[in-house]
Amino acid sequence: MRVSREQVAENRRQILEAAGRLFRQRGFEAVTVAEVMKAAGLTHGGFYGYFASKDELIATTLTELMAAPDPERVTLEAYANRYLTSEHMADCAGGCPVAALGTDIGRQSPAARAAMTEGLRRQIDRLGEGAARDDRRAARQNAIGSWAAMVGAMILARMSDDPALAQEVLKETRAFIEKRAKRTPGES
Amino acid sequence: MRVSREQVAENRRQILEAAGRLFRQRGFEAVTVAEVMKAAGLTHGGFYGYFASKDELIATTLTELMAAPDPERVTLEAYANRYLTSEHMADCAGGCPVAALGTDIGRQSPAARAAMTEGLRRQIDRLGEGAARDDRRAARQNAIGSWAAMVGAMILARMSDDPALAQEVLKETRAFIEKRAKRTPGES
DNA sequence: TAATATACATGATGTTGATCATGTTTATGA
DNA sequence: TCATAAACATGATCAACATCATGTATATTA
Repeated sequence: MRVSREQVAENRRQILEAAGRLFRQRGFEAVTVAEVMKAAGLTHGGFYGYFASKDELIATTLTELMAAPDPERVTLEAYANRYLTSEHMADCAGGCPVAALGTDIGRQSPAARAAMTEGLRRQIDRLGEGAARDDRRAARQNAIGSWAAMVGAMILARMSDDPALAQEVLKETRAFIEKRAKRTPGES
Repeated sequence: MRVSREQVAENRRQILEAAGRLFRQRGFEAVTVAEVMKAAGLTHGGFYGYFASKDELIATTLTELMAAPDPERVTLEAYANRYLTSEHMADCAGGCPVAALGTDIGRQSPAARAAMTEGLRRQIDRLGEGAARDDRRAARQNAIGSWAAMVGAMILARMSDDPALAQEVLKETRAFIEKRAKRTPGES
């Protein structure tokens, strides 16, 4: 039951997409290789034709997830306002990989960590881009602090079993970042 | 081979401490009941005399970890400066439970989430305490935003396989928070 | 001190899940 | 068109683990 070249590429895409969603939803350990394959419309047997191990699947999935670049150049505040929403909070499977899996990354393979580190670098650069040429340093600091706040806020909000508290965290962190970004220039 | 009443209490303490360290170090799923018991100086068999299940151990451990209150009243900046350090970054097993396990909490039992939510509430209150009576709202916002930034920064730093980048994240987030806190009064 | 119940060690059990082995079908290249 | 090898389905294997069952020694208490 061989399959066409394009079908293979498509299958690989499906596997990685399914893995991306399942891992973000339920975590690396809780998701089964067989489950991923089923979600991709295949059976477990074929898996090792695509990846050497579950670890390799994890690393490849993370690389894929972190690669997707937002091409549009947005301001920090605009980005934060899209990030810190109820929709994003509800959509763990389709949302930010760091907010979904962050605390597990340190326990994964070197390849997985490398993918995330690369993504972190890119994200800091991107978020710092909007700034004037003369305060690059402040812009980078804003990018880092704001990105940390976004990630932390989403994790805290998702942790909470009280929706009101979760909303408060998102909203106040939004305001925190916005205020902060306005006063970028000239700080010690 | 019965054991004295105090020994039982001591054993329970040891189990919870071992669990707290192991979970933070390696995550909930990767840690084995037998491992926890061994680290507590016992064998796996006795476990179910203390807890009904691994899930119950997780919930109880988190409750315990989140209960520990810093009695000292510190400023936000002081707290952040203790939190965002290389030492804390290296000491995952003994450090902040949110930074170690945050993204896994949403996948745990209701009891576990409740414990974390309670801890989050307490933490926000504590960090907001230092403020003057007249800008409670701003103080609370600062507490939330800063706490989110701390948690996020620690997670990002631990994620990175590049020590320099990790240090930068810690340092810049420290500065980001400090800046913010200095100019609290009179905001929209 | 004797009787009892308890805490724990040792040793199952049953399931789950990663990974491998094999056979069948069919795209591909000659 | 044919031979070949790739993809994948089905069906092992093998180990890890949560949880349970049982026996034993000893703290407790009457």
